[in-house]
Amino acid sequence: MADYNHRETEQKWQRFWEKNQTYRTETNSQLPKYYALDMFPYPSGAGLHVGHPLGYIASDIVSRYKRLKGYNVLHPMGFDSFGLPAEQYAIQTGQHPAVTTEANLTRYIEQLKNIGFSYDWSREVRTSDPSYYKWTQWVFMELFRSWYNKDTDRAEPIETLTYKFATNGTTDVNAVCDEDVPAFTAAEWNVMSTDESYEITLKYRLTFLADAVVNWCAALGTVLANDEVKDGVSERGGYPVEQKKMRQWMMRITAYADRLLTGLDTIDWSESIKEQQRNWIGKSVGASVKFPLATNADEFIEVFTTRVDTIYGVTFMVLAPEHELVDSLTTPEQQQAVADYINAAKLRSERDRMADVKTVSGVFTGSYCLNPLNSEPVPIYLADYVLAGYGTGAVMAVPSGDQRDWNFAKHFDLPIIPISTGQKDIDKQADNTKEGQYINSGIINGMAYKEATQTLITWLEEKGLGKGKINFRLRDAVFSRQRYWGEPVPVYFKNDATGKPLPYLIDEKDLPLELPAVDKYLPTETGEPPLGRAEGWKYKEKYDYELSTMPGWAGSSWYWYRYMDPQNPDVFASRAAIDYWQDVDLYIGGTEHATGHLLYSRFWNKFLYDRGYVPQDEPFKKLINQGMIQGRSNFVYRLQFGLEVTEMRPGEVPIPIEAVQPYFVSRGIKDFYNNVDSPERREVLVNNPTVFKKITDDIIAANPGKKGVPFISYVTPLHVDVNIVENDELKPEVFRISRPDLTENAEFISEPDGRFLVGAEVEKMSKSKFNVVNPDDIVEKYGADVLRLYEMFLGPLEQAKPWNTNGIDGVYRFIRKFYRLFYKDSPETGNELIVTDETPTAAELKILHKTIKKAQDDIDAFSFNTSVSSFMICVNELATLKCSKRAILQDLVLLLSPYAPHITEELWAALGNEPGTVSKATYPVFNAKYLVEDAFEYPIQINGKVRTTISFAIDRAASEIEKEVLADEIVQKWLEGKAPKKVVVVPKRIVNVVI
RNA sequence: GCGGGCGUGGCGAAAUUGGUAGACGUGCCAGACUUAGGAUCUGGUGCCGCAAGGCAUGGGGGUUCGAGUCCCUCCGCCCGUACCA
Repeated sequence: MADYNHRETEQKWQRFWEKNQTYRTETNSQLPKYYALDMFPYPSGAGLHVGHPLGYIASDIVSRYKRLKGYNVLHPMGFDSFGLPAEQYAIQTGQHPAVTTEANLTRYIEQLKNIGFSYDWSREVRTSDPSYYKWTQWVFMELFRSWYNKDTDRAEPIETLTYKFATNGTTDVNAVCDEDVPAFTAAEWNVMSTDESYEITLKYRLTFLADAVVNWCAALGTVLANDEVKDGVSERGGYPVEQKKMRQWMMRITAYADRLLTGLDTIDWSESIKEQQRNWIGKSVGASVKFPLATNADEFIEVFTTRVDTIYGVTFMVLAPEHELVDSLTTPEQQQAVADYINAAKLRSERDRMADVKTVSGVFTGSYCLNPLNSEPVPIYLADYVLAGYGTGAVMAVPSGDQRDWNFAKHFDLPIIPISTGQKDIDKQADNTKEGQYINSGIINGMAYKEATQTLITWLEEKGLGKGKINFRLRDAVFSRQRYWGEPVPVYFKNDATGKPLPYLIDEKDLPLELPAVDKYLPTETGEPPLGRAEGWKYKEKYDYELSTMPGWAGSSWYWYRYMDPQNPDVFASRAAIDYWQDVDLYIGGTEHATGHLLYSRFWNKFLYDRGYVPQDEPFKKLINQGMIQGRSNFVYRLQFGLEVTEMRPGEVPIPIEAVQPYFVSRGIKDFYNNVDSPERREVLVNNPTVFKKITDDIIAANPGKKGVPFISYVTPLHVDVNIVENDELKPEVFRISRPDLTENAEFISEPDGRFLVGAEVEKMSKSKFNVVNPDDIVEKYGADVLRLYEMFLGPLEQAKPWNTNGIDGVYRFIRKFYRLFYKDSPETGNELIVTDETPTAAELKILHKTIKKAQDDIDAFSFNTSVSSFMICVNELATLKCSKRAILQDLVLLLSPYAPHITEELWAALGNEPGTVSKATYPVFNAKYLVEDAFEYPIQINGKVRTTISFAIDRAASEIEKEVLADEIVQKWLEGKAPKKVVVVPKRIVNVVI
């Protein structure tokens, strides 16, 4: 029979959509807007695998659904096309990254188009396109031209700052700025030279140059942001990363720390991502306290603590080895010990340090400071458990209240002072309780936690020895990368009167500052970034250009606005477009961007909002994280051989030997071979003439001069390409063709039934594991509609799940079954349309409306897997009723069209609608009357008390009296535990039951 | 350690507010048709039992007429994060 031909149909409609620009979206529309966005991909050389489209399919279904529901939907796609891999490839091959990227892009687009997404491709953006990164550079400039006013709690143009300086000096400036800003009067400001005043503003701007301790990755030749470093090595490539002080462009994301935190409460994101961002921002409320030095009470060590209430329990002080006071605090006697410790700490890599958190290490400096509360001397130690980068790099140690301090105190035999009646067993471990009253605690003795904390902070503030303080873990973002393939930073340097170079923005008319050609993609001989090789930049003859480029996250931190107005040459997006599209209603992407892209995007968005460029404070209203689709790797088991010496002593190891040819063994029997100690196995191996005689003979022949009994010592699993395995069965002939290197002369030992089985394991999908499944192959074999339905059917969208094709035939069958509701095979004409114009029965309408309800509810709840199930049920039931009525099928086509756009477009046209318009139709309206004719809810009283209600439906045909009787029967059955399940309800009367 | 999530048949998984647990799909068993196929269709399929019936949502306890769902507790798995003072 002539089945549905997915290849022909899908290609036909994809061409149609492209030619007719079916999914082109207009901005000037009276319809309500809906913006469904996918995290745009980096076009890697490997192409898409079946995991990538998962989220894209979900957002495409929502987009198509919303269109049918009457929304004007913006559903674009683009590419984050700057990035390290293309540059690494350029270094190796000399090929320009733009060329590599272009080739990858072509393949990505082709693969995406194969799946039938309803993207408006005319809105495609690429971050590496000069017409795009012109605006990335512009945002950088705007940040440079802004400062953060803490009083108004927003970013403002730098002119409002200089106005304040000119009128009142620094007195009423409350800004997020560098630590070392000088105080001055308006009069002083007004007589400063241009250079002098400009230099002061540099300390306030939201992008600024700073000597920062950065993550320097020598192998990549660049610095990395905190979120690009994982476990002490670079996220890309896994190269070692060291801490190094360098002059870098930075962004004051810390100015937004609080708003980034509170904004999380206003958006519909998964709790886990929000929590990750909260931890990353790491707000802690506490106090900073100054401990005067014992030798010089005018100098202090400042600490940050969240538990100022424990201050009377301080018995020592710990500084980070990098702390600036270390040299001056170290006494001559301790000089050597301290130097040794610092050296040892430097040698320990970040990794080692994290690996052994248990070991206590530290060294005494020989100096003391004084507890500001009771003037007790406090010995000062160094230890690398204190981090230079957090707080002040110094902690007040309270061994009775903090486990690390406790461990340290035990190790160095320091006193442990109990400070609260709430503390238990502090000779065994620290107790950080906030319960109880304070003891041994001077001015707070007898108080409880809250009062004590307040009392202490007030006291410290009065004495100028401390204050309440909020500390964040979030650091300012390093914005320079010493790489080629990124946006050039639009800055040049000009010396001031003293010969000091000051950064200036290039003229905005010169944007985009295009990436210049270079002869090599490596640093210059003098160690400058690759851009140092460029010739002929406009300002270059007079001044120095900034040679670093922007980090990968720059281009992706505002891209959703460019889709709104992608070709605009004058602004990043027109006011009209932004006012219409506002923000992203649905954003779908992976969790890996939790503390990178998703945080930086919120930061830039808030900045653009402050400066009045965008109307919403948060860019992504709802975020869904699709789960990763893992690969399911297959393994063949190769026998490994040993030679057991004839008289082997206990404990002696068999000598490994090579067989003349590889032997592969099927999964079901591999354990038999793998069990080295099994005497039966050895028996078989040595004596079984049919299979193993040949092996042993071969081995003996291949190992002349070695005496002993050859045996199979174990089996080694080897990855085998999943694409040549079907249902865990491997055809040896196919394997031979695919991997001649492994299988030359190989023997295969199959199951007793003759099949050769392979093992399987779930792993991340990757080329090296031979478990990559290309969506193109699935599309070719089953069709894009089946791929889309199947990926949705696989399980809940947000859950990680392995790819397996076990169920794909079921979906394939469903598509054909659906098709057969419309067509029957006719020997003369091929397929003959069998749709009739008969009036549907109540039963048929019930099936349809049940499905409409379910499909709507499921899309609204993003549970696409169950809605696919409901389509299957619907088609099965209609097939059983042999229902091919237009009134039913037309609506079913619409319900299915978001999921399976190709076949539904085909059938939509076959039903006599204008070809290519299924996406412009109106979604069927659900009507509950077809589901339940009459519904009742009966509150039940048991022993006189209302316990619950029972709900059920009764056929409309029943009379009022019949309903009463039926209700009684149902209640009776319910009491017997046999009540029918179901449904909906209106309170009507109370049934009294006495038990 | 801390934070987030999860635990249901051979497998992927369903189960609105607590209301016949296992929908749907796979797999397996039986049958029909057959141009013999990995097509199509029908029936069966949580476990024990011939059956009646009993037992079942990681283990234990609780609330309730009723618990996969709510509460307590223990066990296990996944993800994120980590000396953050």
